[in-house]
Amino acid sequence: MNNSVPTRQRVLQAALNAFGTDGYAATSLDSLAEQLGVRKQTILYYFPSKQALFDSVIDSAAQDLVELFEQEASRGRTGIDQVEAIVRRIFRLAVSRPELLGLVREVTRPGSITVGRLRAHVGPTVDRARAFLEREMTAGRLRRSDPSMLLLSLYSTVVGVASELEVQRAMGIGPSARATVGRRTELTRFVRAALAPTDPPAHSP
Amino acid sequence: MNNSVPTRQRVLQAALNAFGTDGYAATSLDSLAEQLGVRKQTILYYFPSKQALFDSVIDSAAQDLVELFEQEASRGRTGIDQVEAIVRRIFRLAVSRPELLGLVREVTRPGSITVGRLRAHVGPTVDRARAFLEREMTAGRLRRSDPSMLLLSLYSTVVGVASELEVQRAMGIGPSARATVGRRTELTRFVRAALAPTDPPAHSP
DNA sequence: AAATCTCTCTACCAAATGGTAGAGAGATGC
DNA sequence: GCATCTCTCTACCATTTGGTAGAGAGATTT
Repeated sequence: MNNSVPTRQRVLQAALNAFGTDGYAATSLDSLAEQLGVRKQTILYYFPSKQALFDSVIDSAAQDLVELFEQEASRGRTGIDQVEAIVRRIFRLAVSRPELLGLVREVTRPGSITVGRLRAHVGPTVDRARAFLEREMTAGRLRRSDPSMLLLSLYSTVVGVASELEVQRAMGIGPSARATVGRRTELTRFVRAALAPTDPPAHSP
Repeated sequence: MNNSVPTRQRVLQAALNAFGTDGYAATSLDSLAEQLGVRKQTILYYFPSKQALFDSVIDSAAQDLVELFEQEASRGRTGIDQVEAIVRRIFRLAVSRPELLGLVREVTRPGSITVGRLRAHVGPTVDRARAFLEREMTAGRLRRSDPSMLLLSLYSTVVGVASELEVQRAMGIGPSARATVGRRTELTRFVRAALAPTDPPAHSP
């Protein structure tokens, strides 16, 4: 009966899925347990309360996100190329693990009491991203603007386009793989246009 | 004891607020009733069930959104000016009625069963927006690209920047009025850059 | 005056929810 | 052999939830 994956991890995984898809309030420990083929008390053995489970899910998800981001950011790319690489990475993420972005969306809901926890994890990475934008602007490789605001615009655009499946349907964009690629291509163009320095100073075909 | 505003409307208003802020699952009829200084059964008198109330809230909100959009779109503006006017309008909305955008966010959550209802309302308006983009591209007033995808990018960017308060805090952007204006200014620049047709209409370097 | 309609209330209820208490079973250490 | 530790279970419980049934009060109609 013992699965190779430890129960604790399976609980975390299932909880991430449920919280990220349906939200905290709409997820019950019972449904989670049933889905895992286990009793609710087994969950409560590993996590003392639903809130504690949620916190752990946030910790785990934030760790994944930061890791992924830092990895993609530590290859010495510059300017729009670096931005585009991250856009690509987020798209892959939105396809392979949509719950992750869903969880971010859930946690960042206005009035959330758990944002602080996420912020504590991703704060340094956000700072790093902002510093990057600033540096690249100074170097003339990105259009000059307020780095914080630009970061916000980028975040909204990329995460939205990557994960707003229902909005996409409303706009007549199917969920097919081809459409996904198209979305990414179009978004890349959108971002490039928004970021390109007005004064094309150097290399360009 | 009779307020000048009819109870039914007060319920709708409070429900929009609660659903848009805390979400459907996290909102209980009891809390809603308490907030209104009324018993839960009074709510159930006007709306036969919680789901029915939610549906009505969606209808009402969608109507407001469409009205607002159509109004802003029927002034014969063209190109980026028209887009910018709408961006401004959405920003005003995010300040004056943040629950409205919150509700959209709630309804468009992946796995939502109520998206269809919203889509039925806003569908024609979306079509109209897409047609506008297409027309303006053909006229050379907007950079050519896929209208659906562009619409999605615009939606994500504008709604995100306008309403992602917690993300903004994480990125070091305060909630002050000055910051709001700054956000809008920066966003306008971002959108303009992304939409502007490449300067030489015929040949590129 | 009687009847009807509109609106809000009290009184309940069955189901679901998060959580407590503690038993049982297998493995591990002494 | 015995005690301890780890893990999952059964048995409950108090509270909250959406919802039903129907009474009461004021206004309107007949």
